[in-house]
Amino acid sequence: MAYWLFKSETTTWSWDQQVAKGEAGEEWDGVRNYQARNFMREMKRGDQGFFYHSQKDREIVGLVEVIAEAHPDSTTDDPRWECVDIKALRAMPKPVYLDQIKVREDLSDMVLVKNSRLSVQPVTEQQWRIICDMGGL
DNA sequence: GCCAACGTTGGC
DNA sequence: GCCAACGTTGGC
Repeated sequence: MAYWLFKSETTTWSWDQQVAKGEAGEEWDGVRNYQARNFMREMKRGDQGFFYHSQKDREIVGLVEVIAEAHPDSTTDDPRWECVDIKALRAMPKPVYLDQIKVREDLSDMVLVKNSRLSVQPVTEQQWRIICDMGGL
């Protein structure tokens, strides 16, 4: 199983909105970046990911699961863009802030730190474990 | 609100 | 196919 990180601005799509979708989940649509799209194409059903709030909050707030693999993005007719569906699994008992991540030597290779603009990104199993631990899981 | 970093677009 | 110009993202 692979691990990922999904980034969203609270005002566009928040964790609360994701949770409200329940088991049905929701498309991770609106991505218009090739790198991010390519990562979504690699995702398999059952993969897990972090849900990160960018801009104002800058924190990992919860865990999500991929429930549908890449398919056309319903918000555009442009066949280039695809997306996956994800559902909320659980909230982090303690949110993990970007500040906490940035000071850690063992997380300095995270894409979140090195390429902050990429909205969908891979997370290594080691990074996943460390952050789950920091979040009280 | 600013600006650095990055990605995309389009003229040549 | 290069690269300047431009737009967007997101941390600060």
